[in-house]
Amino acid sequence: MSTSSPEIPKNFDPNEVEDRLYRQWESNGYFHARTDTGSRPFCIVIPPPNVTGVLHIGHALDHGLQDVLARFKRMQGYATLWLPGMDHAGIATQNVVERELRSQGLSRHDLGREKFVERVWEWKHLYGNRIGQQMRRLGASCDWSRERFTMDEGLSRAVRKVFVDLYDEGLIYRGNRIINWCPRCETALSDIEVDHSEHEGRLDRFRYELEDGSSSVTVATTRLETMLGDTAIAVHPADERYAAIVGKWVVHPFSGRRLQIIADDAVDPEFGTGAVKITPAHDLNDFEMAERHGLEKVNILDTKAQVNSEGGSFEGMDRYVAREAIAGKLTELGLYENRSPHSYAIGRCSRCHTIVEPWLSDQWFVKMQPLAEPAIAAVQEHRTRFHPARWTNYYVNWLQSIRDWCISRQLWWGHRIPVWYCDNGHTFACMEDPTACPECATEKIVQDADVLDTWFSSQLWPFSTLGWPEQTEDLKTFYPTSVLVTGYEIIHLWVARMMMSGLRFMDDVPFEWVYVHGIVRDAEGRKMSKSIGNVIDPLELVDQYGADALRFTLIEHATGQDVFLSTEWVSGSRNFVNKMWNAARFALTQGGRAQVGPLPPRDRMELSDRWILSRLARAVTEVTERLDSFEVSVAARAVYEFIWSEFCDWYIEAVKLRLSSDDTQAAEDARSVLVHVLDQAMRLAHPVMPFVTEEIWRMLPIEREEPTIMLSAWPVPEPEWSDTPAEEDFVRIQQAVSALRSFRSEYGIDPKIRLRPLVTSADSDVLEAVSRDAGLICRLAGLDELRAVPSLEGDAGARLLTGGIELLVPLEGLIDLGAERERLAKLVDKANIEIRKIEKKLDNPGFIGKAPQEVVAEQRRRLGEERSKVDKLQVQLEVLNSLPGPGEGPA
RNA sequence: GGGCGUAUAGCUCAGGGGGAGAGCGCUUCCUUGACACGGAAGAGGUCCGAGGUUCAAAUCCUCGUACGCCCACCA
Repeated sequence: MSTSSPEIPKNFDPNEVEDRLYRQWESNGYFHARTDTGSRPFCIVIPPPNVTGVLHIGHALDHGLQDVLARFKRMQGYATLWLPGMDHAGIATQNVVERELRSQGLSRHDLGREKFVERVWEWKHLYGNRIGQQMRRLGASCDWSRERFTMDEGLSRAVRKVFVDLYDEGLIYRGNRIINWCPRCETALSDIEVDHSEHEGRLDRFRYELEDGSSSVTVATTRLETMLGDTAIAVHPADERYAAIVGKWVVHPFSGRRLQIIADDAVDPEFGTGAVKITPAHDLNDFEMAERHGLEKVNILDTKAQVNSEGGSFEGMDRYVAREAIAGKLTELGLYENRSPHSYAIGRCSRCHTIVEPWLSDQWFVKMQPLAEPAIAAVQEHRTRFHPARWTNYYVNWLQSIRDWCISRQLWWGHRIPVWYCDNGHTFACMEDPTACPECATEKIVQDADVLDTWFSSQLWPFSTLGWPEQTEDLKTFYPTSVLVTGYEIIHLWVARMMMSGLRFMDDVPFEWVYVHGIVRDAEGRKMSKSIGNVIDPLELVDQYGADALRFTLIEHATGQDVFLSTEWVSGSRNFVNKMWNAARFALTQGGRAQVGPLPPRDRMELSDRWILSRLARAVTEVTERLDSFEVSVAARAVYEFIWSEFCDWYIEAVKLRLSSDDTQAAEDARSVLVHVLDQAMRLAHPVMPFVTEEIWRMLPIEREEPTIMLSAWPVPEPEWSDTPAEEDFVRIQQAVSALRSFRSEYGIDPKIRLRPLVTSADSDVLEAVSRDAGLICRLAGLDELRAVPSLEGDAGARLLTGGIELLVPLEGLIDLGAERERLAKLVDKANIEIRKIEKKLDNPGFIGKAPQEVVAEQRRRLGEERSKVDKLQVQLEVLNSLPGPGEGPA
């Protein structure tokens, strides 16, 4: 047997291993999902990252979780598909390419629509696959042969069909309404593309004079410039202050327009002056009021939020320049009254953070309520379930208060709206590009210039990626998908919409489960952002610690709460990876490379073998159950506990003795158990740490049914592995060893001094078991010998009590008697506290009567144990007290 | 204005109706043949507060406090 094996390095080197293994996995087609095996399907579609994006730490968590589930189910024999892909990300991508153009002094208008879109495609082909390459570095087991992009031909067909169907049904309509307008991107935005934040602004007050000159009315506004588009003044119907002037008219000081004073319940008499200026083209409330009262809607801003010709002398000014100019002009006219600080929420474009303007324009909308109702019902009927369940309410509440969705965008990059207008005023939507109007046959037709909101295509992702509207094998096999894994921030943006479209077009929910995870933040709990400069690059962590270490760290902390990532954790995980590596190195260098046979029969097994197999059975059950219920962090910890605290700390130490035994059968049996457990442990750890487990697994001297651990069978415990008596016996050994080590440490006894304690137990079976494994205790606790005796006579030794056994360590002048007395007295105190606690419980008749019998029995057992501990300790104290003082200790 | 989450060891966090846990940090010891990215032994918690349910509450319920997050068209 070789004593060292130079070809296995002491430290695991992830950089050497990861790339090599991943390429093998990919080129051997291990990620490829088959539809012809008859196995049960398991499918996850990736939340498609933006094509402009680079992998950030949030992706690492999201993808890590998906990969854990995919690898787990694949090993369990499911036909597993993890489908990757990317989103064309309309505004974001267009912005990136426009920025690039600008650096060359060009705008998209210089190129024209067609050339610009070509340019974006070029960009996509050049840079669009960065995330795919980065995902490979993390070990993502995606089926790259099925990679999809929302602008692919097939997915575009799906988008078109959905639009046309909804249009024909009347669920898509065109309307002149208030939408959120980004003056920088020059496009409409949906409500959820607007981020709201508190803004320290001001409230301006000014006066409108009544037409008849009799009096005036003062209004308050945070957006003074909108007064250019005022078409009425509103007050509350019950407001006494204004009752006399309701129905009268004021005159606009700049345009001369007449504005009527109207009464409407929507006015809050408590706010400002109780009189509101009404600007229907620039405020949603005002718009609705205008609809009720038939008011004129005057749009005063252009697409860049500059004042248009409706603004008279203010034309051409930016909205904020106009605000000050108007304040000045009103002051000149003596109409301006005052201003006060006022904080309120403003909306910003979620892409470029420009303040959005509520703006009246012609846009396309989807009527949401008829789609939302089935989506609510599906979740209430548990056809789709959320984990954790609390997100159910969030989802339902959002859908219940949903408003129509503005889907048109004034962009060039995206799915063009498949609607045409003819010269004779007809409008139609169709699947194939038309050459003439279907109603009047004129060939003078023009397509709508706008494109669709990016989310219009992403909402179809669970079925468009599987081939819909074609009835493909993939679609039949994998829809509905099994789990959608995502952060909670896009439940409303994306999950709800997929539910609605899936139910409408596939007549079934898109996924059985929605597994919602938290956001990765920095160690202080702040969101990572480029402006704070606290962004952690996952690939730097991979370079430094390895992909397995990063994955383990993120999975271990994926408890449903946000993850406050500290890089120190990653180095801890790296240590764990290395620990596994060295456990394997031990098995191979100390055990040899010859193939092991099957597990030895139980009667040839030692206690430690039966113990580790029993613990393995528990670990397998625990990890499997936890993964099945999405408690991935608990599963990861269970793997960690088993491998480090049980297999490495105890089993490897226990087996060393036998591995080098002269008894070749015993040595071979030990090696067999060692390698088998290692094999199973690697499989358990593989979903979380794919690289190191594969590398180790391939080195193991075992018979393999598959060339890769990826496709090896997920562990299922053999019934005979479970062995409670072995666990109980082994716990006693652990306790004895710990007690002896603790004793030695407490007294600072040199590790080189070999102790020779005596051991006994009131239970003869226990004593027999202990003496059978005395050799193991000696090795682990550094003893010369451990002699089993029927009872411990009152010797001048230190008495250690653990579980069911008693140890007596002869003092032999090693320790201070006074110190030993103190130690024992402390133990007595501690035991007495426990005794009182347990007695109190047992004295309670309610406890005896109502608590389960096992619980009562357990308390009685513990009481007995503590009492006998006190008895024995007191006997020992008396012995010590009867001895001569320090310096006169026994020879 | 609504809704949600979290309060457990110095720090970061798991767990969870019946003996308080991990990692990191700290103290002491150990270069013992897998591993110093390691081993051993320790110190360190009225499990936020107050009520309630229960034989039993750190755990379940209610209220409160603190912090955090999300949603929202108050001019």
